[in-house]
Amino acid sequence: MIKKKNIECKNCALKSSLLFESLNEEEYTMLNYDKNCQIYKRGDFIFHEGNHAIGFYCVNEGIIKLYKTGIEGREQIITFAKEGDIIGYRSVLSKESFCTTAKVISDAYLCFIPAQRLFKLVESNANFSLKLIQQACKELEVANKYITDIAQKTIKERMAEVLLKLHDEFNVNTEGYLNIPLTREELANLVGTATESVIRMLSLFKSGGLIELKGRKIKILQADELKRISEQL
Amino acid sequence: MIKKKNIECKNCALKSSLLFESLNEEEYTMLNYDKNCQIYKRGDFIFHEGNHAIGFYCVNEGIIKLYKTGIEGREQIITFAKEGDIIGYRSVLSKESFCTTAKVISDAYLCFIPAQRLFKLVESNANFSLKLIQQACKELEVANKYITDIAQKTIKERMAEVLLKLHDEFNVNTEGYLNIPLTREELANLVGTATESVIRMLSLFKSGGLIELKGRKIKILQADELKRISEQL
DNA sequence: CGCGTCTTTGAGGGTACTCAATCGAGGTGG
DNA sequence: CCACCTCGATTGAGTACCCTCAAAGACGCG
Repeated sequence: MIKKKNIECKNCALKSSLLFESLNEEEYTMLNYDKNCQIYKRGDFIFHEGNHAIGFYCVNEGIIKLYKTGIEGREQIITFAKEGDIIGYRSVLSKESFCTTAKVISDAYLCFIPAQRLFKLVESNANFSLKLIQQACKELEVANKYITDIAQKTIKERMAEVLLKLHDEFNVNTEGYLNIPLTREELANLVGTATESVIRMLSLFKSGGLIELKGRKIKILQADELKRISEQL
Repeated sequence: MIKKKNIECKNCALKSSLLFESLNEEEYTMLNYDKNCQIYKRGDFIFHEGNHAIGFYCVNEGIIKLYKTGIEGREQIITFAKEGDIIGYRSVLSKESFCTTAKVISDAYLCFIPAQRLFKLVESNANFSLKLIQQACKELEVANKYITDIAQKTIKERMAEVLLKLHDEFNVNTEGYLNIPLTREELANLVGTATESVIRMLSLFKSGGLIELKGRKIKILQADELKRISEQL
């Protein structure tokens, strides 16, 4: 984990997707003073489930996966975090240990902000609090949708949905491939199935002309058809 | 829905599980002034998924189920709310429509509080904001656990887990039966399976001496064994 | 007592999992 | 440069789990 010169929060292009935009001059200064930014490589851990949360992280660059470890060490990916997202804040605020593990998928640059600073911001800035609550509520809504999907949909439907979700969230590169490199196993841990099932579904979609595969790279060819499948029509 | 004389929030024994305890005299007065309390009967709806959220509810008495409606109208129960819980606040804060439907399981008494009041409290009382964020974060943690369970555990394991969870949350009456009346279908919608599968699991547990059944009433006889099953040991 | 609703049981089948073997790509060392 | 190794991806076979459908039984209510 290499350390890198901190970017001024005030000048950060992201401002964490507008979460921090309501901060005043002094709050920016303090946030900037307390933080600690680092470069992480694919495979690096940001934090581990069960560990004590002494602060949270703001993602400036890269992709992080957040997962829970279930039975026999099987990972269940809960969500991804990318530039502008903050992670670990929940565990800080609820004063409990991290309930997920955060691991780097694409090389990343993250700023660590100690717990105390977060509490102070909540205390001093009502607008910030509101944004934070709204963030948590949004995540909760997504989680509830996820629960319903996993409980009610087939693997095929969920696979189609996941591909579309990845497209929405990470878009495609110049060649048209999804901008997130996932192993088949990671896809399986996201959909909530076995690796082999993911492979079978992908090759089914491929043979149907819905997607194109090139190693780990996935190109969506017929989004409308995937959508139809994901909604079991 | 019968209207009932409002209880003074300040004198409410619950104070919503300490969420409102940080309010000052004036805030209590305003909260009290704005609210509107009603009695609801089993089967009544509190709010519907998709409807616009103009306020939230504080449960004074009774049990509410919160569910999402999935494919072909199948319900997925997300959680229950009981005395001291607040419901619908997420949709109010994220300014979106309700993402679940709330329906009464056991006759209830709820106080409705308009959205504006909630926003004002968040704005004026940092301590209240923090409590609210913590509440959302707790719920998020539970939801993430739920996702992992549904994705990785078998019906049998989840069934055992649900029974223990219900015991934790609602305890038992004087006869030792779980204090929540659920139909087999509701149990299925909670576990995320078919009604018939729930029945088979219950009768399996019964024949193994783990539980006792009397209509809808369930008595847990061997919690330790259920725990072992739920953890796939 | 009759009706409707909920519950229970059985049979059959499909989905998706596990296990095992093969294939392929990337990296390493001789 | 190529053999080798390892890890991930793929494919196939067999099977377990759990769903669906159908029918009968139990319970509560008017």
